[in-house]
Amino acid sequence: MITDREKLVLGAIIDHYLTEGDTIGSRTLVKKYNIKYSSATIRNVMADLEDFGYLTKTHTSSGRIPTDLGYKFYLSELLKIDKLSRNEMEKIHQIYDKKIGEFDEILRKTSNLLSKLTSYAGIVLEPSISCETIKKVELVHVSDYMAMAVIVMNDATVRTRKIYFENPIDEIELKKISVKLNEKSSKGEIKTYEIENFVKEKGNPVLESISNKIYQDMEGEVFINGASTIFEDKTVEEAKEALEIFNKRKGLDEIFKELVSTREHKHGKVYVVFGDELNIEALKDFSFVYSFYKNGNSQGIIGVVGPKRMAYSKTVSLVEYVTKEVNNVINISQKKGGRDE
Amino acid sequence: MITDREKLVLGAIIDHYLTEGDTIGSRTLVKKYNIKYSSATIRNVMADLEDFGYLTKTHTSSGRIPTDLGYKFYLSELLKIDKLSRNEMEKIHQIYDKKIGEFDEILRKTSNLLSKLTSYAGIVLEPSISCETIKKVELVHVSDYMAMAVIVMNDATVRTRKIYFENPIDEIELKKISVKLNEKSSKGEIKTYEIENFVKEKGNPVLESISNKIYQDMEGEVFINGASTIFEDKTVEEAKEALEIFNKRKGLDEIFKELVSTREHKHGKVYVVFGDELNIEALKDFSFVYSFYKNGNSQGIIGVVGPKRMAYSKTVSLVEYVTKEVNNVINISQKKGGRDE
DNA sequence: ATTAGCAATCTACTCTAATGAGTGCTAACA
DNA sequence: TGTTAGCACTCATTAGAGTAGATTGCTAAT
Repeated sequence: MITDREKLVLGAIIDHYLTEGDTIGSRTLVKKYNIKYSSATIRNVMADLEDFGYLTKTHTSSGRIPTDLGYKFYLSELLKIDKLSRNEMEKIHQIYDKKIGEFDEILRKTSNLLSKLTSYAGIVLEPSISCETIKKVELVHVSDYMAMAVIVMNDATVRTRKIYFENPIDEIELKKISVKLNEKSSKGEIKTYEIENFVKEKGNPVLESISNKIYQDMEGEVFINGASTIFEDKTVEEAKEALEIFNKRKGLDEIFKELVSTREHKHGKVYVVFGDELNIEALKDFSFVYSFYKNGNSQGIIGVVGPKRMAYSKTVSLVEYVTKEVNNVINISQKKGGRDE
Repeated sequence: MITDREKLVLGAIIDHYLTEGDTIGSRTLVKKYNIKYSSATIRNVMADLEDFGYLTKTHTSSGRIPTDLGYKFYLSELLKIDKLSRNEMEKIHQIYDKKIGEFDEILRKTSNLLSKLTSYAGIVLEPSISCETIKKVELVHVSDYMAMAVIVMNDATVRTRKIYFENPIDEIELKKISVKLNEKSSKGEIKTYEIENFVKEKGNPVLESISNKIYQDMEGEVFINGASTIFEDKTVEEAKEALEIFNKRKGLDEIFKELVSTREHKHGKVYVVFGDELNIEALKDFSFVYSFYKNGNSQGIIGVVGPKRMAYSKTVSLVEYVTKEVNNVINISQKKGGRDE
């Protein structure tokens, strides 16, 4: 389908583009990569690769850069993942070795770590808990018009929600509601999507509003670090638009949700997605490198967002290793935190 | 000290700089602002103003732009605050008229509103509660190694904190601790800074760690909107640095805290501070326009961050009016939410 | 006190020419 | 038949020169 020589040339061109961000011509390529053919031969190979749709030119007499297709081919066939040095692995490991147990602290740190290591934006999504089970819901009386709901999951994660009442509810009454809410869950476990029906059937408007509030917006937090690195060879205009998506509370969340629902994913694998594939104009020059971590029976996302022109071999290996570490650390703390289950 | 004619010229130059972002020379100034003197006269005035330190040039034969000193003078003496049109006021008012009661929702909306209205970054700081009193602290058992603390203030605001234990604590034991924690507060009110001592004296390591956790990091949330507008005539490098501060959880928080502690502030007034005055290199081209709102006996901050070259007359009046609205709306909801006190 | 006039200054823009990295094609070569 | 050398042509980038425009500071006139 594609000869070894073509692979060599494509790989070299992409390598050059990745590091220099520029086109490269046949002569320079031969010199830079010590290719044992003449520039004329390489020119022919290049022309072929262009016919395949793997390469393109910026103008008639420029060198070549990869197309998206060429990029994809590179990522799936040519990319050899960087082996992390023992030193690097050790460093990463140490970070996760120190503290155990604080789940969201781990996620925050991971996001930060990835950003530091890759110099791109590190992103960690707390598992969405739609497939989780609620252990209990406690309502804390704040005022007669407001309560704080503390929702405890079976895997010892927690969410809090503020709940506002139309009509005053005093502490005693709230206690009763709280008991009702937990009636079912204390018997066993309830799926979050069940709570809706479970509470609605009571026909109590207050319960109904509470269950709605609990049910809605159950998405986990998004930890972003180093978002400012997205400037990497972008114009101010481009960066501005992308930034708006990043800073919107739901921006990345929804993108990843979309990704998870429309593509097949396996655990332990690292995926690369180009912004183009997301159909969001502002993100077309970005690339997402991500993987999944498990927490109980739900999964979260660990990854980085950076320029399409990215040090993939390094980034992929880092995301892979960090994800592995996070999985380990969570499992350990899970065993500890969930001993009573 | 400074003649009317000089004021006129200084005002015109700053006006031009504010809108066009460029230098202006004597001849153009005379034409643009219909000044009844000749350009030669204006040149002399300009030279004088330059001696005062109010104006400067970018090169020998450029026009003039204001110096920081000139800017300051303008803001304190020359700026006439824009009167908002009835229409604008009405629009703002409507937003606060709709929903009442959800405190943090109000703040979030305000930040968003300011960003939209001014096209700069809107910033709202939840009141820091160091001067507040705690009404009660409820501990919700999540696992034997973790609890969620719900801290309720007298003014019906709430904070939550996750607390991790070294050694397992079961639900019953946690209940006891919770009761102990609230012993004092149920009798009356306790200042947050008192809780430290109050709990420490028991000599119970668990209580101690809890009180520490509650006490620490009691700063309110920071609501930022439209942070991407900080690109306004900045280079990518500058914007990148500034952005890092904006996105750091504590970045702006600390800046404002510093401001509040080192300057005198009155309620109802709008303040303008240049980034230069904060001694943070990355913010030197930014300007902070802010005011205070009251919530109970603590105060929060409402304002915008934008380029130094900013439409001050508009911005100041907007911040002023929005702050007034927020104060109103909070007071109303306070009465409602705090009826039981 | 104000203004007209003018040389000098500096930026910003346009135009041109030179440079160099490339391509594609053709003909020669092993 | 695959590979290479040679060559005409293309295009982006850069440097330099020249020009137009805006502005200042100064001097002399009003």
